[in-house]
Amino acid sequence: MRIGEVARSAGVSVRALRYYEEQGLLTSDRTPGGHREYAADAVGRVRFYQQLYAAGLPSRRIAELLPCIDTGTTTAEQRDMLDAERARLQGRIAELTDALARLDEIVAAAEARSA
Amino acid sequence: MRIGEVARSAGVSVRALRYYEEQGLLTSDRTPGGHREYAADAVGRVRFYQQLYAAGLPSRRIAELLPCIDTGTTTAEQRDMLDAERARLQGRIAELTDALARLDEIVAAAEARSA
DNA sequence: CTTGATTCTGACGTCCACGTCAGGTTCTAG
DNA sequence: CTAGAACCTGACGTGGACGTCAGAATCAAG
Repeated sequence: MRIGEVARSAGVSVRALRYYEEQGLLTSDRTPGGHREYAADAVGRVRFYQQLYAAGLPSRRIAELLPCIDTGTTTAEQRDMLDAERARLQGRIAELTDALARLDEIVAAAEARSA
Repeated sequence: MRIGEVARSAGVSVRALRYYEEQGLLTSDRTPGGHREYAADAVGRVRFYQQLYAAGLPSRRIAELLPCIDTGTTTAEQRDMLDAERARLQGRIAELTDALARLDEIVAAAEARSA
């Protein structure tokens, strides 16, 4: 697959894909002319990265987790990091849920007035 | 309350409070000498803003919502925005929950290998 | 072989919530 | 009255994930 197709399939920009490669998150072969050629799993990987970005993980952390994602083996340090990220994520979900509740209060109050 | 006390109570920096004022999110009186003097509800407001920031709302949007938060009245446009933000938040919570599940998969796989 | 679409490599620009430094003023305790 | 803490206003710096533009090369179709 070429970069444009991967971008469209994954719903990101071409620039983003080049950026991921810069950060060591995505690899590609090259055509004789130098154009990138992606393996079939590229789209899935990119979608996964987008999830992790949305979860607040920076590229650097994702890169650190890559080996254990790909090989399934982890060092104690990586397991600690995974646990920490898990905890952080759960915290964020709680925060968002709380924020949602407060927005709901506002909506409810507004509807009460307009009704 | 003076700015340092508000900052400590709310768990943010002094700089952040000045920034919120710059963005029209927070008001303050001034002492004759020009120092800021905050009302009692400032801490609560700041905590709320932090929640909304954590939820991904930029200052500009918060500022747009301020009138309906404060007065309880909303225009149709504001209600639409509130609904949109609500939906966005729910979407994000779903994303994070999903990302958490994927991290869990990795942790589980790693533990299986090490066990 | 030509044309138009796609891709390439730099490299600077952007947005946002502040951090940080400079240089000066105000407040408060003793 | 004085020292030190706290505060003031600019204004530039920061980090992250790209956007965007320039100028050139490659690719796929006819």
